[in-house]
Amino acid sequence: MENKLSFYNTLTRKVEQFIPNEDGRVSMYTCGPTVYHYAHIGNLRSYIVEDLLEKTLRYLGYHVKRVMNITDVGHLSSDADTGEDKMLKGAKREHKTVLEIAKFYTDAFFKDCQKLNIKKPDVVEPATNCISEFIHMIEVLIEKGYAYESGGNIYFDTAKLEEYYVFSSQSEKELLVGVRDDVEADENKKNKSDFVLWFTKSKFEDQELKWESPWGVGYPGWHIECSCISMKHLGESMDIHCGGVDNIFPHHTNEIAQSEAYIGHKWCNYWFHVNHLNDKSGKMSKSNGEFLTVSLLEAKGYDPRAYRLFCLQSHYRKPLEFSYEALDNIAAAYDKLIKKVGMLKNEGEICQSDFDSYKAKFEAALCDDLNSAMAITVLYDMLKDELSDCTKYALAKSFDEVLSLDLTTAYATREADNGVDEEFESYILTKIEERKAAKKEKDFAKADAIRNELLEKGILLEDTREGVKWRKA
RNA sequence: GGCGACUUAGCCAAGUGGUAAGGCGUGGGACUGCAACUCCCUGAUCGUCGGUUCAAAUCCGUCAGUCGCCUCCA
Repeated sequence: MENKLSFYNTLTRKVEQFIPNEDGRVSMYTCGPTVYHYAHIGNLRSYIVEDLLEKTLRYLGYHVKRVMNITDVGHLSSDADTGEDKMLKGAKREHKTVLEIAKFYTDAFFKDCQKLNIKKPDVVEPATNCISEFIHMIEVLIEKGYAYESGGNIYFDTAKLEEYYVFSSQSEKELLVGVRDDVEADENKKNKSDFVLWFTKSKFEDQELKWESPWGVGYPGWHIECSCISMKHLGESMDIHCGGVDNIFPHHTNEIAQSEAYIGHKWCNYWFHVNHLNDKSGKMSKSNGEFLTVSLLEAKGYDPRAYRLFCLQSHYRKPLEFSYEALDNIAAAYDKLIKKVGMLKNEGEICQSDFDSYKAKFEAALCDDLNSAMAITVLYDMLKDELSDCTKYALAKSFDEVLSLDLTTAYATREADNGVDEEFESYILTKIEERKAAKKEKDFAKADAIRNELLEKGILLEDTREGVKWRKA
């Protein structure tokens, strides 16, 4: 098939035409969440954009197989032996077991994804499911001379590689690892850039999850899981590996090191990275500033899909700054947009040439390094154009396969779900009738009084062209 | 200290050599008993200073500001 899509490949530092290994088929891997806490909306920006990439590929006609891991073990807050395990930290915080924590936050993650219309990947695999695969890969790495034992742990020997810093233009001499003050050196490492494949000696003895291994009872390092899980489901070559920009180093760098050392050839051709969501003070994180979750946005009255639109109207490679002012902006835009689409009458015959022409424009925007902002402009242009309602409706529905904003259904769903009980609803309807009568009598004082009375009870009346409508204020 | 990114109207944001998309908001208008909704109209010469070019937001350099990475992070 025709390969029209181009996007930025971190490996070559260029926007490149995407050509999969196998014509028409795409294997795609996403670094999933570490399930020790709720995801914040910054984490979710990556998953929204990766969802956009996956859906764009499908829209263009590719068959996509997408795999995501769930990190439920081995993710330390530092790669040295001193860091605390994130999962354990979460378990202590909530007085639960690590497995309970993992299950709870995995479920929470996918609930958030669902609210943001992020499709669940075809394969979702927790790290703890694949311990035997990890052990096998480490054994092979030791056998091939890429890994060594030191101080009870197994390390990857980065000095054995011709090129380790594959994503960086800096020379290795320039890149002084560990220059940051808060990084503690691990004395067991031969080289500063070496990383742990398997822990048996840990400074925290109460690690809950441990497994037998040829090197003693212990647990895997963080990086090994993505290499193993991707190969388990996608084989020894894959097309696209995704993640947030912060994964470029060390996580993805280490994945490439161990994977290509293991298989002995090029592993993944395209590396797709999403930039961060920031707030005024910088990168959003769980420990810095307000902990913004999907549920928090909902509690404040925002539709999660408005946040999706917020992400889509910016470019994935640009930092995006979050503010409530910006979110208010986009929430208003989203409400107007779904109303506009929701009012279209889906009747009559679609004009195929109009349909094809706008669909081509929409695809062209996405194929140009996933320019979703431009794709949304195509949507607005299309809605403003002199097309038949049903053609517009069909186009909106088609675009929504990628945008996933529930364009054609959200308005009707909101109208139907007014969130009040039957008794209150019949009361409202009675009042509306009373007001209608008052208006007919030109008794506007009474009509306004009724409207105000309902407003005090949290109900807003509007005289639209389609008749009187009411909603929660 | 090293490396990198970004800087476009009140806000978000597209645009990668030919004289600034789109959205939200604002203001004005139509409609409406009023309000809301809806519709129409409405705004910037692109951080600074230089350079290249017939032509630059777009290329090069400079300065400034913001942010990121350099073994926790999506």
